[in-house]
Amino acid sequence: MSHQDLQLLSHDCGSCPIRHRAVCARCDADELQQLEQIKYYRSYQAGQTLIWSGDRMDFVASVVTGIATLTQTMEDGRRQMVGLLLPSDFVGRPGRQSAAYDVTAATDLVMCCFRKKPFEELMSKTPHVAQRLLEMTLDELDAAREWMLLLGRKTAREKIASLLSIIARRDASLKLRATKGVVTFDLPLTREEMADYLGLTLETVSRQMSALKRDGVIGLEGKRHVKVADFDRLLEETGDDSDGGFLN
Amino acid sequence: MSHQDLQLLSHDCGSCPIRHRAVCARCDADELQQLEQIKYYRSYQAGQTLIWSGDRMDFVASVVTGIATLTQTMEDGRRQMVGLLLPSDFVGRPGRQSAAYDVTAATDLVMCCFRKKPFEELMSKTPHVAQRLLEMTLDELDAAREWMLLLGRKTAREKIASLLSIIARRDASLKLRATKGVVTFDLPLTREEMADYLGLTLETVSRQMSALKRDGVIGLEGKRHVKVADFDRLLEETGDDSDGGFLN
DNA sequence: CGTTGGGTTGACTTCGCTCAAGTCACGTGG
DNA sequence: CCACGTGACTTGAGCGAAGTCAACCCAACG
Repeated sequence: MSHQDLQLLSHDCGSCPIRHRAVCARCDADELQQLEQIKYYRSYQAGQTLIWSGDRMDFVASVVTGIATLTQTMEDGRRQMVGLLLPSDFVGRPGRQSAAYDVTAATDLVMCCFRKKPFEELMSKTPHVAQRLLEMTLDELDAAREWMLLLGRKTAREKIASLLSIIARRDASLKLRATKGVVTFDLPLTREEMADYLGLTLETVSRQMSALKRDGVIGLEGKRHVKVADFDRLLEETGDDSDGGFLN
Repeated sequence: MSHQDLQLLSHDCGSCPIRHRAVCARCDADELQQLEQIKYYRSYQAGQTLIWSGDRMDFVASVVTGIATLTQTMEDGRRQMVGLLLPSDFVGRPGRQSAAYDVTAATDLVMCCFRKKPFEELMSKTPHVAQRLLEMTLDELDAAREWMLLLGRKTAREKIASLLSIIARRDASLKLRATKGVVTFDLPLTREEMADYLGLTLETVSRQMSALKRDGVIGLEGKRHVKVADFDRLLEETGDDSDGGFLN
């Protein structure tokens, strides 16, 4: 890890863009101050692998800006993405000393890191961090289960449509735009990363992207910029229940 | 829900078989007593669906004995299992009012249920339940990610071998037998349930079971009883890293 | 202006799915 | 006891969706 990667200037938590969504969301002023003590920022460039599976981990972290991926690799090289981390998502597991997955920057990335030991102590002493982490972990588990349905039972076309709608939705939620009318967004993933997400080959991803374009479901400007004229049409292609039953 | 299904006699938590592994594992005497106040047992027969996705849920619960499954179903009937719940596993999500998945008894089943409202209050007032639930949820998330690798990248044969080794391992951990020498166990799932777990059809499951038998990896007595002479051989067939790197 | 990395497309193969028939163990009623 | 139905499972034949291998495009970059 070179020194250029370290940004030692910590921003004030009060002005943090993920303040209200990250592990620290429920913290009071006092807890926040304790977190300030043990936090530091780190930046990575797109493509960089921050953590290798099996590495000793002496910190946990939140994604501040950018996108990271969690992947598992088999000996023969087959790869499966098992997590897509967006701003406010949490990396690392309190109480575990080595990483279980590779963590890679899909885009340029800024992380807010906490030294693990003091973070664990803080967690055991004050309830708000642990409470929030539980919520976030339960959300991730739900997302993982949706993902399992996708991997186990959806066709290639449905997989692509699902991924596009997931990215569109999250993109909208970051930018607070409604998903009505024409939706446009940039793919933060290469075709190969999309394939690793979906349990496909990159050729199949490419073919199905072309097919969705040919059928007028999506428009493509360049390889990465996607235009969705009729979002409901895209949703139909996902195979999911049309009345996207959002529970709580 | 008929009256025969209710077993109103609560056992003492002290003699509970899952006392040291369930959400209540970290509880002190006082917390345990509070839990006793709000708990009740319920039994179900194999095949019964306890909860339908979308149902209002006024309780959360632990599996005491038996096995339950979580499944998702698409409109056209495609099904994917997304959770396999063993004794001590937790069902339901505090803070959510409706179920996200179908929950079905794979075998006869006894659940220790807690009324949701008081359980949530207990969670917010005392730390030990929430702490334990966080641990358990993180474990489930790890399991879900293994499962995603299986669904996305493994061959049918590897999927079957993986499932068999998972069941063998868990069976051993319940019975405290070492996984050395000849391992034998009963499949708690039908071929169709195995298929729903693995993202396959039941025909493919059946064919691959026959193939593993033909190749001497497993022995079958009847349809459900499995005999594994060489467990390492089975592990090779899973496609996983041979040095089953168990982290913590 | 050649190289490189990401992406597309085509030809062919193959693994797992579909559809269909058949086996086996078990229970039930005549 | 036997005939019958039933449900879980097995096996075969044929097919098709996605994988493999290979050629090619194109934009960026040194």
